[in-house]
This record gives sequence, structure tokens and C-alpha cells, in this order.
Amino acid sequence: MSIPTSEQELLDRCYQLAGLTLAELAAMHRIELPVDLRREKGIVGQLLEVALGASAGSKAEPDFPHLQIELKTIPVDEQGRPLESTYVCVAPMTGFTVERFEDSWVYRKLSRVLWVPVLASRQIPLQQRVIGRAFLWQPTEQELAILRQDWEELMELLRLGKLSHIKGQHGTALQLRPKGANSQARTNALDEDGATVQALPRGFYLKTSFTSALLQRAFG
DNA sequence: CTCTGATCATTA
DNA sequence: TAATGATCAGAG
Repeated sequence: MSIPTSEQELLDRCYQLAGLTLAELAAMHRIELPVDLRREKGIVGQLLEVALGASAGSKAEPDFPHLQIELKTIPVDEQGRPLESTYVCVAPMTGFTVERFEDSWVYRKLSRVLWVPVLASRQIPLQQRVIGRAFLWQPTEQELAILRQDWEELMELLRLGKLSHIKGQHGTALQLRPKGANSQARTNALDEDGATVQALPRGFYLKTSFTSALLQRAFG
């Protein structure tokens, strides 16, 4: 699929996808769906990337760089509530050169997000899960203030090397959680003395309470 | 090895 | 049963 040249073209493509099952969308793109997501957790997101013409790959930039739009599929239940938290980006654990929230990856990724809900209750087989109505979201001033406050709090933990203090419970909207191959994964980090040590890599995630609220705002 | 796409699965 | 910590596959 070609890269969408405008926001409207991207949204139009989304509207074409609404109501399709994942099996139907996969067939359209000659992609084989696994039976379940246990071994391919990211396949739904990758399928939507292909269908919408996102620049594939693992580059640390928005899915549609020219539109400054990040694509996020979000699993929801029958009431439109998110079933999972949402990964945002890896958390820096060393080399803290970014001081302003506006220069952070969190801000850049979340400044414009195209949310694509997928009805994905556990009892629904992957093939039968249905794509919902996508919507473009920009954080409100209030949401932005919360994100900024969380980011500053969480970055403080990382900057001061309080690695053992890190819990998923920190933050109102954002949280810090493991992000790696497994619990043995290691990356450079700072300890409380400012020395470089090996630590579990973390990522920023959006809590479901936050994404639930913005989904409700979009759908009522 | 890191970052992308995330969800799984055990715990509290 | 929600939340936290653990985990999987592919790209660059």
C-alpha cells in the first residue's frame, strides 16, 4: 500500500477498514494470521501498518513522518474500553540530554495519534476480531499537562538512578514498565551514584484509565 | 543489540 | 479481575 499523502486520505483509508474482520483484512494483503497472538503479539499492528501504508520497520519515528501521525491499534471490549495498556516508546536510561517535555519522544509520539480500535475480547478468535472506527487524537491541554507531569516524575526516577524504586504504579497517565525480550534483558542505565550499570530496559506506556477516557470522548 | 509492533500470564 | 511484570517476533 502506498504512503497516504494527506491526513484526509489516511482517514478515508481507515473508514474503509472499519467493520472488516482481521481475517478479511489479512486476506486482502495476502498475510497469514496466526491462530492466536501468543507468539506474534504485534501482528495486528503490523497488519494495520501495511493496510494503511505506514512506513514499516522499527525506526524510532512516527508511523507517518510527513503527517506527524503515530498509528496505534488498541484492543477494546464490547463497551469500547481498552483491554491493554499502550506502549509509547523506550525510556532513556542514560545520557539525559533532553530536558524539555516538548523535545521528548513521549511528546513527539503522542502529539497526534491515529487510534484504531479492534474489538478483541479474549474469547473472540483472532480471525473474527473486528476493526472499529478509527479517530485522530490530539491531547487536550489538560491531558498534555498530565502527560508532562508524569514524564517529569518518571524521568526523575531514571535520571537519579532510582531503578529499584520504579513501579508501574508511578504516574497518572504514563507508567514505566519492562520493555525487552525478557526479564534477563539488560541495557545501560545510571545508578544512584551516577555510575553506569546494567539494568532491565523500560518503556513508557499509557495506562488504560487514560486511554479509556480518550476513547470515551471519541465515541461517547 | 535496540526499537518496532504489542499481548500474555501471574499476582495481588 | 485489574494491574504489573514478563515475554514474543521482525526489522535495521
